[in-house]
Amino acid sequence: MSQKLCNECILHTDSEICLRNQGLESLHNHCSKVKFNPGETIFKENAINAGVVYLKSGLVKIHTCTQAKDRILRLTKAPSYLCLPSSLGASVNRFTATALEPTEACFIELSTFRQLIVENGDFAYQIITALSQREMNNFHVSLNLGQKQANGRVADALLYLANDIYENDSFVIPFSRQELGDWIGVTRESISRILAEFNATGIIRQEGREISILNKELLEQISEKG
DNA sequence: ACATTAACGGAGA
DNA sequence: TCTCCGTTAATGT
Repeated sequence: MSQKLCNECILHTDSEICLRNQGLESLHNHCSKVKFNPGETIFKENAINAGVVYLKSGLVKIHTCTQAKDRILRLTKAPSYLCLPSSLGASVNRFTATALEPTEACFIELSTFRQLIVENGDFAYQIITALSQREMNNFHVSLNLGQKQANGRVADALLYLANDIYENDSFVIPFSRQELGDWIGVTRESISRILAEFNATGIIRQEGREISILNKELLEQISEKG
């Protein structure tokens, strides 16, 4: 991996920042790229932090496996930093990250990342902006789970996958019904029932894990009304 | 309105 | 074979 590639992708940057990082040892000496297949764990909760992880490509779930029940907190799509609050805020991972699709991840030494933040205000600003957006997204998720009924949550999840993850109204759900339930707090039986209901009323077309949203307006209404 | 439980067939290891 | 997955139906809160 060349330094130019790192600067373009990890720093999201322009030549200005590159110039300011002349003093920094080339980034690729502090960075390694790893490929993961679906189902492979990128980092595990209760393990010592391996540093900061940047997602170059792919899709990952952040989840926690304590007390026998899996709980999915969020999906993270590349390009993005993977669960920074867990990496920066604690010496031990508080969550597990598992690839859902073929994924490339770059591991960056924490000291290197810290140096980039300290020396590049605009890079730091980008990070803060990204964290702020996630915070707002968390509010939405909280509202979704707190005051919506199951069909509203399922509708929300489908809209999220279509709008934010795949940017297409037809997509393949990247995990099982069980995991979908773990994500939005609904049992897998209810997921089955609700998807079958949506399918029967013509809101979606469902075939296994393949989903096509046919009536987006109605789906949005269901999501709003809960 | 949902969860829970049970039961079934199918897929995959 | 055993285990996970998706689905349906009956029953309980």
